[in-house]
Amino acid sequence: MPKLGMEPIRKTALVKATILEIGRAGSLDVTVGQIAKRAGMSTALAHHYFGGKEQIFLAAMRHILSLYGAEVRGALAAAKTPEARLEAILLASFSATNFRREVVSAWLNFYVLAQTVPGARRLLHIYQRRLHANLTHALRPMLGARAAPVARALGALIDGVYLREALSERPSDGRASVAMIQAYLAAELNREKTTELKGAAL
Amino acid sequence: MPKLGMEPIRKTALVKATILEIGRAGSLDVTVGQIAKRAGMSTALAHHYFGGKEQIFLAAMRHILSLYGAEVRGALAAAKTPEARLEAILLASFSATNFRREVVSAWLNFYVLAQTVPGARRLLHIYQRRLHANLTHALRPMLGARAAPVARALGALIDGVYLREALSERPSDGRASVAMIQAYLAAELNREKTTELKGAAL
DNA sequence: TTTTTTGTTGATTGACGAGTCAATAAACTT
DNA sequence: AAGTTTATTGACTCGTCAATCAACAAAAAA
Repeated sequence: MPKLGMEPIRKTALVKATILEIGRAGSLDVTVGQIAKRAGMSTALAHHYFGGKEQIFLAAMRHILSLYGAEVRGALAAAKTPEARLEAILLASFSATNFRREVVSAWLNFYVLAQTVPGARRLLHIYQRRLHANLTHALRPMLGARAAPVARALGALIDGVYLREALSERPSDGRASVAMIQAYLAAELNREKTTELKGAAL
Repeated sequence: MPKLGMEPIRKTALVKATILEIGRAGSLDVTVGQIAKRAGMSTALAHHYFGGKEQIFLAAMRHILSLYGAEVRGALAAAKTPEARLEAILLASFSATNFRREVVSAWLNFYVLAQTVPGARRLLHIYQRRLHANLTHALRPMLGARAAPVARALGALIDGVYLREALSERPSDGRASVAMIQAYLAAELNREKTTELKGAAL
């Protein structure tokens, strides 16, 4: 019963199934058979469309990344002030989506993959650069030249907080994480004011 | 030629070989055969002493953790002021040791393992709690009651910076990381002063 | 209508790997 | 000396899995 134009349908089905299976296994120890079964087709077809396991994983990584990117863009679109922009990035980064089992698993395993698979490493750097650009853009009006270094620290802080939250025994929703990071930012902003105050005090 | 008392020798040889193999593979996709071969024995012996692959991995994780713990304790012993204590923790956390291929691989894969293997998760939480305790202890004299929340953020920041540094294309030595984190701390300490200044300004 | 392209799978290949076991041997105990 | 514990391995079992292939079916092109 071959209907034509199946390729994109099959491919997205495989990508989604891959992410779900990675979540179920908690690792990349997932067989093409399991993926294909969940996607409702034979293993041969999975190989037909993707050519191999690694390419399926890379496609899954791209998918996760593009989901996150869309979430950030969506939140960012509605934000007008720099503060709102920052909050939008944080809320998108710590949304419930990103704490779903499969998504956490995908991210952790992508870090592992990024060590050895050049394609995976490239994707990870794309994510990091995009985050850095978004943060710098939001911080510039508040911090001027100091925006870039603060954005670098902030990016690392986001990753670190996510890592801990994702692996904590009782994961709270992301609000506590967002608040914690905003507190850090408050300290950084405070610096500017301190300089002014010191000037006024003299 | 069975000399007695081989058990501890064989076990540590296996643990070290495991870590090296994980570094070589970049993942836990490592066979007992490879580990045993590198450790200079048969696979049967590896199974004899550890009972299974998972227990070998857990022993390796324990080993990495104890190495890190020793490094921190060593650095901490020589530190007398709170500031020195903090710097000791940072220097130990970003020492060259922790950026060796095998060590990075081990950490990344242990994060993955911690999702599904209870023993691994427990070990990870031991690490996190110990780090938090060390940080809180060092921060208390400077920050008083605010030591705990700042220590939580600082712990996450350390993990996040390590993650990025470990996966960056040209890894610098840890000095830049340490400096970045100290800058964050400076902002936090600044807060206290700001409060005082504000009081004085009124 | 023949041919080509696209979709699809069951069956197979070829390889690898975790864990077990029986057997061998040295050292220690009684 | 006989028996027990510890060390050690080669060979084997049983299972899995990625990748390939031949073959079938339907739609589109010629």
